[in-house]
Amino acid sequence: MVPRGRPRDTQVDERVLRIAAALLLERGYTGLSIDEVAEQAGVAKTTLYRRWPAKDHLAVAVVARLQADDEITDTGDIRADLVNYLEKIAAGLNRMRAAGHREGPSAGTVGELVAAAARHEDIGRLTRKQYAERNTLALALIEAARVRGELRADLDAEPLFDQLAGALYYRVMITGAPVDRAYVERLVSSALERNLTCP
Amino acid sequence: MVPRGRPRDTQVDERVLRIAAALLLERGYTGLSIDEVAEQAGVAKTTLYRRWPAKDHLAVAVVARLQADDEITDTGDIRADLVNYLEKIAAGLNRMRAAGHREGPSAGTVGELVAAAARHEDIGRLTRKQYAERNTLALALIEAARVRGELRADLDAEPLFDQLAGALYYRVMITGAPVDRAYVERLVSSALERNLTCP
DNA sequence: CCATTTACGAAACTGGAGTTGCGCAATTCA
DNA sequence: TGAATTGCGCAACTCCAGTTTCGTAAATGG
Repeated sequence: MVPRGRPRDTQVDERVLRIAAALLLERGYTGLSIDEVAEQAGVAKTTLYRRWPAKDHLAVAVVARLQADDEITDTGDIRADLVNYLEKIAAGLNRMRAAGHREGPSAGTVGELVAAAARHEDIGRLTRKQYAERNTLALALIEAARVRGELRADLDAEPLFDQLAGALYYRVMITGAPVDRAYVERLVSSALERNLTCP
Repeated sequence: MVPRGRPRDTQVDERVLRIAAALLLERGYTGLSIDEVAEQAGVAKTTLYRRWPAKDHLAVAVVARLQADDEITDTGDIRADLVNYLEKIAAGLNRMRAAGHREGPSAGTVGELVAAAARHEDIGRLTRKQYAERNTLALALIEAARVRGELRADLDAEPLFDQLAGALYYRVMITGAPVDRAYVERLVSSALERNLTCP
């Protein structure tokens, strides 16, 4: 069925998301101003609010788009695959800067996004679903490694991935400690090497 | 040295913190309104702002007070000690409810607190210091267990505690999965039992 | 062509955090 | 006692995210 009234300007979505992403990454969550996005995109605020009912929705849409290319791959080497995937998550976390702290931690923006998901039930459902999918894929990766004998037969996969992903978020948001490649490898070693089957 | 002018009403701090804690736990971060706290405490807003320069500072002070009695103890049984301590952390995380979601996750408030710490450099310094202390104590606990032979000699303690604490925060904030006693025990088992020295 | 439907833009409005100015109260020091 | 200092309450103010209203534009269907 063909939609009735005046069609939406399809260029607006793309342009707004691009501008919003730039603002979010450069200046953090509070630096993402609806007025400024509207002005830079050359549209009225109402046009933005028709597409995203609140600033929170726009911000989440921006982040979802940035995360879209975080792929998980199974090469048969569980250690390398985990390091690779956790690196992508870490890179995503490190990309966001807090407003006025270009060198600083991305903690603020990540925290704001968590808060946004809690403020709006629809965002919460959406993001939880996305993270559930990610979780399912990661658990399948671990499970496959367990089945083919790379990991202990009685391994409990769920808390294992919670620990890996959680350690990254914990450092970024809570302790402010760096999350670089060296740490990711150390983390995977700590969590995994002693889970490997013994020769 | 004796302070000069009119002394502060010491009852105000106590009363405000109690009221603010009730509001924060019941209605979440956004439900914590400065105007409402001032009204319920029977003081003017300026009196609050003289003590806490922003709502963020007040909220952080409330949480710090709630966490003050999270003690870490070393009984010589590393597994029990970790379960015990992580239970306290989990209880603190579970106490906070998001505004309008009494049954819901505490994710929102925790996220707001993270964001608050990022917004103000002074809060960030303070909370990072507090978490660094907590981290030091936990690492000492693990280290002691390692030295006395409960844990593997070549254990890397830092990522281990990141994993344990991180898994709790990750579930509360990101996936929304429950964090109850059963999970904490499962988590410690997953992270620790295979770190124990072999007989 | 004309009624209907939906999109758009401009501007005014709302609500809450945070700020400021001012008069008064309480305390110290000379 | 009196000047200086600091706390308090009241009220008006700024600022900005978000909302609402209304007039206009672009499309469809009869």
